[in-house]
Amino acid sequence: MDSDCAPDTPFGYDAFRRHCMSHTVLEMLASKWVYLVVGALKPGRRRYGELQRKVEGITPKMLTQTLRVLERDGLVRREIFPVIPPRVEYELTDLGRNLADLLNQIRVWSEQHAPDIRDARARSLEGELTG
Amino acid sequence: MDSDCAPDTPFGYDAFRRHCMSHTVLEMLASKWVYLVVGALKPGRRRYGELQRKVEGITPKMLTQTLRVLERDGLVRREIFPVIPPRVEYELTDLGRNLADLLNQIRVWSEQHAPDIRDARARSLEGELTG
DNA sequence: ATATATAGGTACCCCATGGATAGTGACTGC
DNA sequence: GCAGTCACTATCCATGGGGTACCTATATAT
Repeated sequence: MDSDCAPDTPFGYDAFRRHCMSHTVLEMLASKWVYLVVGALKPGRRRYGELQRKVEGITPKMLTQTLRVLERDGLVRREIFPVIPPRVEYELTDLGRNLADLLNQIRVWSEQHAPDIRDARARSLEGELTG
Repeated sequence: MDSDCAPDTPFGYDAFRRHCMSHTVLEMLASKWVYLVVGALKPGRRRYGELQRKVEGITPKMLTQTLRVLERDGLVRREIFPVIPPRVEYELTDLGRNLADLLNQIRVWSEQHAPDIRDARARSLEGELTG
C-alpha cells in the first residue's frame, strides 16, 4: 500500500498495481456520485439539501456515504451549525478543488460526446440484430 | 435520454439529470477497470493477455466485460485473427484516444496525490479514536 | 502416448454494494 | 395540533462485481 509499489515511476506510485495506494484512490474516484457531488460543490459551499436537489436521483444514503468518503479523504470539509432545524454545509478543500477541475473535464466530455456514444450503441445493437 | 434533458446547457446535455444520456455515459466511465484498461491501451494496440498482465488483479470476466462495453460505446476496436491459439487485438478508436487523455490525467492525479489522501485517512482514523 | 502450456474467453455461484422506502428529533408556521 | 423542514439513519431487497472452474484446439515437452 506504500509508495514502494513502483519505485521507478515518476511519483513512486502505479495505479495498475492492485495494492498500490494510488489504485485505491482510483477505486474511490470511480463512482458516478463522486463525480456529481464534487461537480455540484465546485461553484462553492452547499447545504445537504441543495446537493440533494442538484444531483438528481441521489438517495440520502448515497449522498451521505459519498460526502463521508470525500471528507475522510480530505477532499471536502463539513461544517455543522448547531441550530434547529439542523444546518450543515459542505465545501471543497484545496485538494478537492484541484481534483474538481479534472473531474469536471470528464463530466463535460460526457456531455459533449453523449451523441457519439449513443450512435455507437445504436450501431452496436443494429449489428447484433442483423448479424 | 435525449438531448432535450437540458436545452439551455452548452451541449444540450446535463449529467446531473438522471435520465440524460450524458449521465449514463458518466455511469459507464465510473469504473476503475475502465480507467485502467483504457490507460493500458493508450500506448498502442494490445492483446487480451497483455492487458490482463498489465492491469494487475483484473479477472478474465471483468476484462472481457469492460472491453465489450468499451467496444459497444465506440471507444475500442476489436480485431480477431482466426489462428490457433487464438489471437485478438484491441486498440483505442479516435474517440477512445480523446477520452484516454482525460482519464490518464485522473490516473496521474491519483498517483501524485496518493500520499495526501493517505495522510487524510490517517488523520480521519486518529480523530475517530481519540474523539 | 500422455501431460502440460497457451490464448481468449464462458459458466457458475456468492456476497458485498447500490438503491428504495420508511422513520427520527426538535423545532416552526398555520 | 398537525404538517413541514432539515439532515440524516435504519432496514430491506435486488443487482452486479468478483472469484473459480472450465472450454477449444494446437504445439511442445516427457
